[in-house]
Amino acid sequence: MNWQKALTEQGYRLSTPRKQVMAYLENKEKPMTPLAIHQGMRQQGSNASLASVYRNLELLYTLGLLRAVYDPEGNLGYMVASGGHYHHILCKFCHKAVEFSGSEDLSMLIRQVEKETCYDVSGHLLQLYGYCPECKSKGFV
Amino acid sequence: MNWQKALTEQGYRLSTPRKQVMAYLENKEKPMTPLAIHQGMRQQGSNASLASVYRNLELLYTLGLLRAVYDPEGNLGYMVASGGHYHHILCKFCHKAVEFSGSEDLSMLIRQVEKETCYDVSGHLLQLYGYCPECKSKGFV
DNA sequence: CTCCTTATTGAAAATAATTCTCAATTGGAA
DNA sequence: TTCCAATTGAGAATTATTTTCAATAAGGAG
Repeated sequence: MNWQKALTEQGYRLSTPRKQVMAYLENKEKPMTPLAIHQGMRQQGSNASLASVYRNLELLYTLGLLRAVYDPEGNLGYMVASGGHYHHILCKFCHKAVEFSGSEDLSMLIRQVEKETCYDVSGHLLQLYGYCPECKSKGFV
Repeated sequence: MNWQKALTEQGYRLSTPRKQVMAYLENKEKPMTPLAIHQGMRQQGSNASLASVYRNLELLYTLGLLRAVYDPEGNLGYMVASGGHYHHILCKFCHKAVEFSGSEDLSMLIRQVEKETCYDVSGHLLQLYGYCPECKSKGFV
């Protein structure tokens, strides 16, 4: 319930569609596309417009309250930004995603690449794909 | 000129649009979107259709002759797959991209994440963003 | 070199995804 | 309450991608 504070403190209103988007994503464990979010909200009784869903996803993402996650097919979805971790590992079978730590280890790689390429590195996109414990134990993979 | 062999050996024809797509990408140092590729080819006298560009990008990517690269805004582009390296570092200013090695270092991170999350990791998406030597020396950044 | 088969193409329509417009609504400060 | 600006819904507009299908052309056989 911290995102409400973040929004109001920056002068944004707690409009109904805005709250519904966050509420909808809060108990999802897989990245959701704008369309899927809209449909899901509708099923829960919302009458928010698709345009409003897009608008709020953009805002919430810009404010760092949501994270963008690509599924194995390259489709962009959103998840709530829970921890300080920016990276996700995503199940190829059920698409369930969890954040992981370990940016420290990336920094070694980054320093090496900076030396190798003469670029200054200031950001990165990293996602891992694999199979989650549940799908493994159920024999799906 | 190795991609021609790869295509024919797998039973694909060396059609004019197909060759033009590869030729067009071969001397580009930034990832190009399908639309940009089509426009660029037109300027070089090609009359390939946009649909054909899409079709061939998909094929060439599937065969591993092209790599998919996301620019800092998340737009998908393509580059020729030059080495055995699958990752790119991309300049935020001029979008110039180069491949880098160092998957070895990722494997350490991957093992750690597997232990932490109980996922089996079987693939990953990694791109670095920053500023290239040229843009730095020209004072653009 | 010419013929034949079939992969591939161009053009246009169809579909899908995203953004924009604008009058109507509503959150929240006064 | 009242009021004003932020935000919305609805639908049009734009943009990106895929599909359809008759026409073309690549490349093997003769």
